[in-house]
Amino acid sequence: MLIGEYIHTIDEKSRVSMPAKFRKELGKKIIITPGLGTCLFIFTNKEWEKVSKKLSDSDSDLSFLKADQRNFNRYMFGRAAEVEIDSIGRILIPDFLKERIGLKNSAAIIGVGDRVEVWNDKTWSENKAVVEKQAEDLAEKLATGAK
Amino acid sequence: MLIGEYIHTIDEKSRVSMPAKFRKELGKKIIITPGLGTCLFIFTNKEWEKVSKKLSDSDSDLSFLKADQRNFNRYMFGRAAEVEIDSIGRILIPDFLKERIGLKNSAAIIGVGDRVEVWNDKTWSENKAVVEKQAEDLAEKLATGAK
DNA sequence: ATATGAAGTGGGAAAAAGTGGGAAATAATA
DNA sequence: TATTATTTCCCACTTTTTCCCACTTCATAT
Repeated sequence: MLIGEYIHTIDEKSRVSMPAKFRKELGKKIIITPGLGTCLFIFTNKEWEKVSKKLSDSDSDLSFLKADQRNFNRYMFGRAAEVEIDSIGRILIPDFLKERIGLKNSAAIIGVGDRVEVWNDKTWSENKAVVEKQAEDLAEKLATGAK
Repeated sequence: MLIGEYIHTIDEKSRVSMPAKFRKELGKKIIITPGLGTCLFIFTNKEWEKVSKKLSDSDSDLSFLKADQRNFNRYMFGRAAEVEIDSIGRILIPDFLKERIGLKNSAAIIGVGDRVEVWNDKTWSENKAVVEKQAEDLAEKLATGAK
């Protein structure tokens, strides 16, 4: 399971280390796509097969209009890239994806169960603060609602 | 059953001893996560499987399509870590989790039945006083059937 | 009191992870 | 084709993490 948060440098050649703890599960080749929200998604090959099958299945339970689905698929498929992890665990993120989330020198790499997310480190810490607060509210709700 | 309260040092290498009484039940690898409120949760692998299944199982297999779910998963998975208990019973708490609850030199480690909680020792002693007062009332409420 | 063992703490050395950069290989351009 | 730029591969440095050993404290037993 892919979990945890890592802040890694993006060097002048655009290389980023995948956290060592992720490497075994990720394998040699990964799929990197624009994500939802201000981040990128990285899937293992296996996970990507599942995801892409689901997305392209027009009979799926996704409540998309056909046109919406086409556009969504263009978004997810058209801008996805298969990327190889080099011998010491680094990948290259395509420029058009880096641009999308404003990646420059430093990235937050997040394990979210069955996928990895890549964030601009600053955006990540901001988002973290927001979600932290939401979680507290949720806890509060649960606590008061339970009584 | 994990019970009891222990105050342990966090050394310069971020190591903390798990109470000896917890070790057998915890096993070799544990999952440490941001809890709710001002503490961290430690789960056994077995417990975590239950918890994580609940978290990631949504109505759709594509849980990432829902913004709320995305954020919650980011919170619970992205800020969790699988950590190994070393040969003499110590663990390493990731910096991003220490930061979250302001852990520095000393931690309160609390057994709470099927999980362990980690507190900033000061926060713990403050809360303890409050909770102690509330405990009686709470017991009363629980006994009278309110959930 | 002294010995014994278990638990917690500290620190040095080896290994691993992350980062940077040069040179070869490939592609692009003139 | 020659030249330049880009990508890939490999090596090296630095920092962090891991592993192992040792010291201390506390409780129990002799």
